[in-house]
Amino acid sequence: MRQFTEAELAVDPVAAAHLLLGAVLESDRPDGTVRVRLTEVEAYRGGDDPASHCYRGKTPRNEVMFGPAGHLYVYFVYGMHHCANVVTLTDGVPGAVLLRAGQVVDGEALARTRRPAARGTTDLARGPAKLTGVLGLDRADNGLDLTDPASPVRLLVGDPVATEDIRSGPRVGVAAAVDVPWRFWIAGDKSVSAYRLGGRRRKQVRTDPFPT
DNA sequence: GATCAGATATACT
DNA sequence: GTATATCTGATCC
Repeated sequence: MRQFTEAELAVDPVAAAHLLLGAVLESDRPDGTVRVRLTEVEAYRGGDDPASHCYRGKTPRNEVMFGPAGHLYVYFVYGMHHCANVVTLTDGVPGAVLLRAGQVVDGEALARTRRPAARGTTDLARGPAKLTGVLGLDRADNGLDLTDPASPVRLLVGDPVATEDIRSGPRVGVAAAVDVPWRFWIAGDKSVSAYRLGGRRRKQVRTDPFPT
């Protein structure tokens, strides 16, 4: 299995999202190797995309998205989870593809020890933070070059997915740009995560402070 | 299936 | 200082 090249990924995030479906992400750690075949991704285009972390310009968190394609962008959300993206487009132009879900194709035993709460095999990486969980990724891995053979985390070209097997729809959990169908997944795959509406979660408001 | 609490880095005022 | 976040796991239908 060969690795992706920077040139292949230096394209629009929507095009890169198609390329990444069926691709394999491999992580080598001291405790072993886990490989995941990607089944669900989302495109984020910086600058003109209000849902992108880059919409309001460069910050210390998002700066790798402004760098060369093929690097890993990992960030921490909701006070307890990590999400991973593959940087696309050229140096200076921000863009990324969020890795939402996949199937563990190698190292399942190790993946299970990293995610003991997972119910079945398909649930191991069924969601963005679950995916980073089984691969053992955190912010220390932010900026890794996935196209470098020496990198502990690498992106491999998988068996191609037929265009007619790809479905698209609105992105999960984003409040902005709901009308843009930039979530892509492999039709019928069991590891595709459940759709949840974006937007602010309604805060629990107590309407009756003195219940009877 | 639906709903909810959880905990904190980050960016903005 | 404050609001928000590319979510998960537990729990209730």
